[in-house]
Amino acid sequence: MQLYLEKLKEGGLKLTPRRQAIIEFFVDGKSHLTPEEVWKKLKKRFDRCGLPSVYRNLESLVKCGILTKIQQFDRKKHYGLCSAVHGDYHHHHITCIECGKVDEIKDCAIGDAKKIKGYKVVSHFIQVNGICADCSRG
Amino acid sequence: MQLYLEKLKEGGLKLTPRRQAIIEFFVDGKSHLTPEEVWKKLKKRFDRCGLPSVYRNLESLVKCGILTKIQQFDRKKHYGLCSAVHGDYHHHHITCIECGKVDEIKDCAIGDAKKIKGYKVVSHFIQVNGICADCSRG
DNA sequence: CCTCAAATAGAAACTATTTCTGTTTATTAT
DNA sequence: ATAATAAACAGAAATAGTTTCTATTTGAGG
Repeated sequence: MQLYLEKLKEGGLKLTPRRQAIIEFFVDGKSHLTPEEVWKKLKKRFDRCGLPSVYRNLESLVKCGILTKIQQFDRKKHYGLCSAVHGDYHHHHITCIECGKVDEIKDCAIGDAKKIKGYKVVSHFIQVNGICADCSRG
Repeated sequence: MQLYLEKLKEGGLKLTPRRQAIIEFFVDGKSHLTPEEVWKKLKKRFDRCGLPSVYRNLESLVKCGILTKIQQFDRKKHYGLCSAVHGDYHHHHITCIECGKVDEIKDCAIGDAKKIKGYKVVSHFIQVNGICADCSRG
């Protein structure tokens, strides 16, 4: 947790109670959350809190490297704790479709390929969906 | 073109003028399009045409294997002609961020991996964005 | 403690998508 | 050909997720 708060400061972001709470949700839950889910949790702790702040905060936390965006096939945004917070290495994510847990995948076929099929590769995105060991047992 | 019309029939879908037109847009343009872009093109040919039909048709065309969804990082849906229309083999897509052209990638690191990191792999998605040879030259 | 930029709430706007209802149209079987 | 019928359709309206705006509050540095 302390690590994340330092990351916040490094990114020039203030340490507000709401931001701390949001980070805690991700640290404790070890899962990915949508802005609305974050908002619901936040409302339990704070009498007054607005959804727009949640959106802004999630984006800020992505920018300073604490969270990562997870692309799903619905219209909602998804965010997860970036487990690569200790170093900025290349990785992707595997998400449990049952419980929402997010893990990282270090092996990447695209890696630092500069060219594929004549294309100059600019960016790439890999998302794996599965069922984690815990949920499989259940 | 004929190939696609057969695919439509195979999928149990009617051969309507609007569907033919939509397929043509993709075949001729060789690029990915959003529902709204398709709608704009459609309106030039048909006096009356509704956006909801466009959405429905694009989804139908995905289901019968003519189009494929392309995940971008905006809120819009993107569709592209599935170049694997001749066979239903496993592949992903590379998209030119300049002109929107879509090519397929046959090599896939995830492939038919059953397990990754203890997760039972259910599905995966790879999207590569780049600049194609034509656009690089320009 | 004072200042001030950053963060915030709440309302309202916006945008992409979906749902609904009644009408039209392409296919299939006569 | 033509009638029957299930699918496709238009257009209006609703919805959902996100963003913008404005005025107020708050945290961090002096």
